[in-house]
Amino acid sequence: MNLRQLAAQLGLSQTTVSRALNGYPEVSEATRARVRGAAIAAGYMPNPRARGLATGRAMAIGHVIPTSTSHEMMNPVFGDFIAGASETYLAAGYDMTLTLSGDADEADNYRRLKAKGNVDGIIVHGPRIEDGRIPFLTGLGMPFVVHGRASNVGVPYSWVDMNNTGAFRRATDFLLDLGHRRIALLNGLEVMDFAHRRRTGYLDALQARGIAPDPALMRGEEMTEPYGYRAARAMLALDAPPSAFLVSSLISAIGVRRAIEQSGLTMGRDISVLTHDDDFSYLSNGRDLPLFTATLSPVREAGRLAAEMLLRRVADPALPPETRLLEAQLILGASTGPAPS
Amino acid sequence: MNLRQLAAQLGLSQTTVSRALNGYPEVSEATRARVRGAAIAAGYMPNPRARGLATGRAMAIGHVIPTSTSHEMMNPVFGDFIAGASETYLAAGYDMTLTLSGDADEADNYRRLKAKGNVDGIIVHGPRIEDGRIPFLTGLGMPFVVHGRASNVGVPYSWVDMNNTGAFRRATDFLLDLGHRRIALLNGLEVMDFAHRRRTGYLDALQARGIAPDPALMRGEEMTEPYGYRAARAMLALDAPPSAFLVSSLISAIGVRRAIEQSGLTMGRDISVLTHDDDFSYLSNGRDLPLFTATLSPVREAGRLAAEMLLRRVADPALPPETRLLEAQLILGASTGPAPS
DNA sequence: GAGTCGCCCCAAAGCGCTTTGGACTGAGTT
DNA sequence: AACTCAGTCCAAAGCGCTTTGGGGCGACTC
Repeated sequence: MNLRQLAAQLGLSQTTVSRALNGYPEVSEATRARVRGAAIAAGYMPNPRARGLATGRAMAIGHVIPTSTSHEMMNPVFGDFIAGASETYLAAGYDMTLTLSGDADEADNYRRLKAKGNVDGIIVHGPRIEDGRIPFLTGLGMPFVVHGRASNVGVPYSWVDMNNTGAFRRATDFLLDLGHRRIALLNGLEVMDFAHRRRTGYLDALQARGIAPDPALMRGEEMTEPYGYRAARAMLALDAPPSAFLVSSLISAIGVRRAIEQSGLTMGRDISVLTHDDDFSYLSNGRDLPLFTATLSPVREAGRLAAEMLLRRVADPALPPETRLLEAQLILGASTGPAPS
Repeated sequence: MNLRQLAAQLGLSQTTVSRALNGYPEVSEATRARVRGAAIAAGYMPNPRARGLATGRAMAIGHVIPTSTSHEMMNPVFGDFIAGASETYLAAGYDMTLTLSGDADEADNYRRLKAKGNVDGIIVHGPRIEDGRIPFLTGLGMPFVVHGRASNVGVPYSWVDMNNTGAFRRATDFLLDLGHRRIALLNGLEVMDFAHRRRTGYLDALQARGIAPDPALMRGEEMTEPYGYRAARAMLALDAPPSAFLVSSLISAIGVRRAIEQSGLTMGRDISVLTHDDDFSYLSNGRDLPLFTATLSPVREAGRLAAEMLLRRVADPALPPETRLLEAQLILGASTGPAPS
């Protein structure tokens, strides 16, 4: 069933039917009602390709996910982020298309997306420090919003991010207040901007108390469970082991915990662990009784906000860049305690 | 840059340029080379909407993900599955679109997808027992492949699944061979077909040894970490606690482990744990030294296979349904041992 | 009663591509 | 010399929609 058939069936022109359906004022409410009725009765849906051709709009948003920065890893943040974004798209009648990109052809991917023209805007995932994609996309002239930020990018751009520096400064302060002096940082890959910022927050807090950071206590890798395990295991075996771990992901924190317990120590008593928690739907830290003390920042919410922001920019590309900084909450759990003396 | 401009620039007709680019034999190889050269020089990409309008094909595959069967949970399997599928799509020039559906409007979602016509085929995620979507989609006449299966569906259909029944029968047998008699099953939601099959495998194995299943040792919920924790905790507090846990997901198994250790027991010695492992990229069970004994079935591989199968069906919708059953490997880890006497 | 103005509606021109149905060569056949 | 035929190319229709630029008509003004 297409427009022409529907129009014929109603004894109206295609123009009128189209206008009735799209809410134009040139059509009487009576006709509009009649048209609407017939449309749903016939199960009519306008063909989005034809509509897109005519309007120049695709009614779709593209998400480009680097298949992680180094390996074959699928970023676990991604699932919940798009779950949030998708609510927004659904309400606005937008579709969502996915492109996984294996790093190499990054810029090319975006160029192709633009040339094909089947998305109206792009969400950029996993920004790195000085991420070249951002000036590139600005030059491309396609609306985009970054989930996260990139440092040292000359141009202004739109982003939704959490306050990584602030959260990790506060988390480190919290551990320092508990008397910890040797605090390990198990960060994400530090080419990733969020990891870079977290490290900055951590270093700031140490410096403010005059504590020199120990390179042996700082790592930055992809935030898997095994990474947390191995790193913690190695650090606990040092001559001067840390008394606390600051971890960038709940997933890695689970590995840290495994290492701690395997060493015959008790988390929260012998060794403290404070982790960032992206609030994945399947990996709750416990609502009533959180296992880990954590900096909490729901990634799903970030997805919703980023999608809304992008849709605004698609509607009016001339809008000045918009930014949104989310503050993480510091949630008290059972994994932290005073430094043992 | 569009076809017309490119044709004008080359002094050829649109027809010829189109045919040259699409590999039709009616054009000389010399012209074809010239056209190709000009196209890439100009950065020309055919507009997929226009092409879709003309051909009736969308060159896109739709993935419909029920936002879990009950809650707001995003299925963690999904990320790695599409990472696998996306390789296939990329190579074939297909795009991937995502629709998260909140259960309620399931059928409607598919109908809309069909009516809009911007996908050529659909991957169905998270099939439930007697899933109504399957006969519905068969009726719709849109190619689809199910990731998983649905029991008691009258019609034949295409699927890629792992042998859930076999894997859990074997896993249960393995635990029985170690002398365990009270084996708990922490399953996924049992309206989900995969969970139903796993339970069948578990019950089969028990029955074969004449052991009556104990309802107090069987649960089926969404496979989060807290679920594993709470369920294990409750069961360990029973008068007759289990000596082994059979768990449907590594994520929940992590929770089980937490409960075991919190009870002052040692996993692998006092209590055995055997889990299914979907081989998420961020949650490795350890390659060299697996923590958990597990039935392993890479979900990424399943994604690739399902996508390939779907693309075949899109190319030739008359193809008889195709199915692919993957066997899980049983990986020995440190989490299992003989039943304590 | 002529002119003006809203209100409804329509015909037709695109949007950028593919594909049908030829047309025009020059070489090979008879 | 007329005919066929493969090899190249083209004009134009059509995919299903939106949107421009009117057109008709009753209700107001003056």
